[in-house]
Amino acid sequence: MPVAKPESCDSRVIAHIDMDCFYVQVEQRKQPQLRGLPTAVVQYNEWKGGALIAVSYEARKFGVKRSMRGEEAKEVCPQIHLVQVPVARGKADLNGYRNAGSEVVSILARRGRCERASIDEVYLDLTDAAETMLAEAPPQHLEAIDEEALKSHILGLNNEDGSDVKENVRNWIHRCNADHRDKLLACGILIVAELRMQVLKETEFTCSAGIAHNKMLAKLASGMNKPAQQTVVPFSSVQGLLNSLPIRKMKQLGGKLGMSLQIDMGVNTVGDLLQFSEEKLQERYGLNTGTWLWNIARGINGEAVEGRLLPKSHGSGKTFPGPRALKTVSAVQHWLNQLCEELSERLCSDLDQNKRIAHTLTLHVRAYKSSDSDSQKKFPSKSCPLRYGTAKIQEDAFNLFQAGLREYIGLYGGKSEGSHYSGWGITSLSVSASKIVPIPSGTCSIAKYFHWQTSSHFSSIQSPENLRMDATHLSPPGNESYSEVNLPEPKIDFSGEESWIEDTIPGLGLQEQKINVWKDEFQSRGHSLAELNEVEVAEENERSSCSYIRDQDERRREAWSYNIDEIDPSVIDELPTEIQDEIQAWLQPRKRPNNIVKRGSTISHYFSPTKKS
DNA sequence: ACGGCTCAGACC
DNA sequence: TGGTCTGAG
Repeated sequence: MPVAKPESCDSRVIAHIDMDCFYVQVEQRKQPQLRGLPTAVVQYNEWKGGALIAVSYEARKFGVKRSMRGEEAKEVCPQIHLVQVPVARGKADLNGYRNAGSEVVSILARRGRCERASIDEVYLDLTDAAETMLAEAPPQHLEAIDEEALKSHILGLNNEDGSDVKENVRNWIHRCNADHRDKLLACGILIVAELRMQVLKETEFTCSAGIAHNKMLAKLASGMNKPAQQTVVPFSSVQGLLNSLPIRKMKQLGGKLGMSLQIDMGVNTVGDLLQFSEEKLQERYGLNTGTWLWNIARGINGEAVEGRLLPKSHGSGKTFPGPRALKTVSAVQHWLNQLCEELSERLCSDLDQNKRIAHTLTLHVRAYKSSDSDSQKKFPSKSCPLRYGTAKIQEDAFNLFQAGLREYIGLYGGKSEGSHYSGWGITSLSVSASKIVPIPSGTCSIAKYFHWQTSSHFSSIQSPENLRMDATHLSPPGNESYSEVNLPEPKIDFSGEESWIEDTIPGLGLQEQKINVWKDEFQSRGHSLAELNEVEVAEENERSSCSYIRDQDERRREAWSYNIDEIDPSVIDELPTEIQDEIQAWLQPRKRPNNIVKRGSTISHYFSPTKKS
């Protein structure tokens, strides 16, 4: 739900930069022969030609649209070039696009506060740059205005018949009788034009931009003239723009809220909102949203541009629609392992490149239960402290899954069905890492950071009883050990930076106490805690997370050495052939299912929290 | 129960 | 808090 924020400054200059069909541009840079041709990026080519996720403007002229199938696109535009999104570990790999987005951000951040809004969009606060320009080199005194700036669209600037459009723009920029706010926007035009040219020069990507006094209007404007153009919203044209703007075009109003405004309140355009008092809107939609709506009807939007160049979370997910739904814990575990591998890799890059550490691991699952009435019951999301290292992330994610599954199955586990699967299917899995904080470089935030470390470094302890093929075998609620996933972590109270770490702390595991002793030792030798954290993380990282080759081997061994032995072969025979094949592949070169002998004693070794490597 | 895969933010 | 929901591209 949107929330109202007071306007911080009477007249800001905000730009919204939107890359044009970004994924297509990234692919065209890789394959320059595709430039200028109708092109689309598709994922999962095997079914009906895959789904389009980005479409070039040349292809759009033929009526090709996003969310079309590759085959449909070929029908309306036979000459279209379809490029597949890269696949890694059986899923779409968007890293190339993420990295390309970062290239752009690093250029755009040069002139002012920059907020990465998505993989291909950023907001810029150019107020300072514009004020500076106005003071030192105001546009009025510039005889030559850049050609790119002259191509800007200025909302509300009426082009009289026969008049030269560029000349009108030049005049608008040069106007010296304009009020301060428009003069600032004029500076914004020049700055953004320059930035866009810089992006093109350094990355070969084109983008479109909106320039206005707040984020909402800038965002609105950037989409009005694409591709490779920029649009300005002078203060005087705001109300005219909003009055006729369909309510759903407004950011945040494209969903249920916008629909409710339309259906319940008869609001069809943003201007229609003006007839309602702030109180009325608050009464219907709550204080925050009500005020927010009242403001946007008037073109007021105080949201600040956050100075943030990096994402706040990383996620890796995959859907398993319809018949492809996962029906065994083993299949789930296989895919969780893939997703966690990707996540771990990205966390590693983030650590290397940005010196940041994530502290929370979350698992999201979508599932259906065919059995009974509560089939629409949601599979609960679960989270736990994030431990670095691919194998650890995989282990923790799997534990989260089991905890969720037990809740999901609830009391209707259908115990009578024996080893048969009990009627659930997983249609979507995703793991994400959040609470990402920079490794402190100075001493100021050590205490806080250290608190994080101690509460996240060691977490769930698993027992072998949890690792079963079938959910019907899950132990009954109450005495199962994976509830420990959600147990509160022991925390150390730091009263300040000089806080001392005790040698022995009640409630801490042996391992944690050992570490704390080690930390003391380290500190007593004159090192700062910040240094220690870096060392610790670096070591952990080097050992298990970033050495992919060795790690992979190790992980396979680990992941499968405990529960293959527990698979009932009769269960495998009843699975869909696709999954059977998968399992057969995993089992090799281990035993064939027929030869499986019950033998579960090595499990505790693999899940011991003291396990190293 | 095909629109996949990500992200952010608000609410309680 | 953690978990759910909404909304965006």
